[in-house]
Amino acid sequence: MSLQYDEIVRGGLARQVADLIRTAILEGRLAVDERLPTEEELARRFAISRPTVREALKVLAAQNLIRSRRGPAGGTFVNRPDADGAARSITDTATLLVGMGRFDIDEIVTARMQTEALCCRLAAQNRSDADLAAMAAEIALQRDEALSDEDFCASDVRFHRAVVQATGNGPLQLMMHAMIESFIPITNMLIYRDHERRRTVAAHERIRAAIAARDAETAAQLMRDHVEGMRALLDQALARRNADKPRGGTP
Amino acid sequence: MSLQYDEIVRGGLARQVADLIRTAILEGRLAVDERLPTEEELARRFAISRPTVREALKVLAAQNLIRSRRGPAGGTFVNRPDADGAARSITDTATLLVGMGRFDIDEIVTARMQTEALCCRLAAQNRSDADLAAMAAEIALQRDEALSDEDFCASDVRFHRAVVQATGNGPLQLMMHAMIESFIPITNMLIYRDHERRRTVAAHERIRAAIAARDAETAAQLMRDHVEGMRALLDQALARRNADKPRGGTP
DNA sequence: AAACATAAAAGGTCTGACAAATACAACAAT
DNA sequence: ATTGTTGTATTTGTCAGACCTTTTATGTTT
Repeated sequence: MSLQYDEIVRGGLARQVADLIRTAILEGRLAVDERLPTEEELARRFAISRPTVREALKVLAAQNLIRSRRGPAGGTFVNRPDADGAARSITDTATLLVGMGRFDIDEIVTARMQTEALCCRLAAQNRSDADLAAMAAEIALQRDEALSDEDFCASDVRFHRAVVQATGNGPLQLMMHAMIESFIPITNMLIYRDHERRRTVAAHERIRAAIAARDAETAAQLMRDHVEGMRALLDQALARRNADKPRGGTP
Repeated sequence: MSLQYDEIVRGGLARQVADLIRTAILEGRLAVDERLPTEEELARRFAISRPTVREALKVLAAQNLIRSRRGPAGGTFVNRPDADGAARSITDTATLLVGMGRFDIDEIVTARMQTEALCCRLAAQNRSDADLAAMAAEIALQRDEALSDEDFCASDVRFHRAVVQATGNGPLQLMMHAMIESFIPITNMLIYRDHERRRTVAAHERIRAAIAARDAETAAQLMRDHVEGMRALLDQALARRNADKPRGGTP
């Protein structure tokens, strides 16, 4: 006859309260930028202590759902979910997985090759002049032979992001930025020699030209070839690394 | 002359400590499943109070970096980053953005259409017999006319997930699961009538057959058509909804 | 050997207080 | 009259110490 009122609550008080508030936010019962009651008031309403309220709020703050400020006009406010913050959060998660070696290099390269080719197709359809200019700017930068390896890699990332940006598709940008950024720690293992730099820049320029000409299939094929070339470089780099440290995992 | 020693530390003590521990985990200085000192011990080492330590740990727990257990053999442990947890985290973030109406329905449909077509191609190349069986199982379920709308939608999601699964590509699965799941609240607005259900199931079956036959291009084209059909249904549903509530946003 | 009771360890919570930041009002000086 | 200063109230941030709850190890009893 017991309706199992126990065991339907999972976790401690802090977690329960955090879940309650999170649900309220997600269901729109708490509007964006709305101010929550003070911590003391929350403690009284939930009949728990203030430290427990604070633990709950810290959890929500860690998930970018709320923010807190001190002072008379301070308090706790509901955050507006913004694409940038979400992208950062997703990128962090993906970077962690990649960094811990939960994915094969090979499948990452495949995923990037295919998805970026797709972005090329959409970019060829939807690119604006500003998008083309952004790509051209990075290409110009990459032609500077005095550029450090770090800066070259950074510019490479920005070029690929510019291609994604040119698709004009928000959800796609969200996912692709995470995919590209999470790959950085791995591409940073590469050392681009002059020869490879020239090849890379030439590939970028061909891709930009195809996108400018709205030639979707050529752009996609060029991107596939470009990333496939990176796979070869990565294999060499990994081979060198394994030669140095024969039994090295991915520490 | 002041070297600006202030203002280089952002946030309170709890945040600083959380950042320290997070960095230690991400850099591998704390191994997976390693046990951290007790909260009391941490408080002593950082020269802060236990409540503050707990706030820091709550933040890390919210990010799935650590877990805590009570008891003599309990304590705080470093979590192994798993794909499932990451997928859930990414899905939550994406769902929030979609739910708050930060994306157009149209661009979401486009993104899904293109990326799922891509998955179809890869699935046709890499699918195992188990993958095909999973798709067939959902199709069989969807043929049951007694299925509730809820269950039909759930099975629809599982079918699309099965296609993604068949690509065998981890990073792609991670991104696509988020894309598919975040779309659920929107597809749930649809009410499938018998006619539309039969069309949907027929499309699923054609896609499965093409993947089984390893016919990548046909499978991709079928998926594009299938999702494009959903766009039409969604437009109708949105039109109906706007007719009911002429000035309704996306609450 | 198995079942049960006991104690210790660790996270979870509570209470009450003080510290620090900040908006706003009142006031003083130019 | 405008500007700078000071005070004050409010709210989050931190602290200290205590007690509660859960979990496990240990030892006792049958």
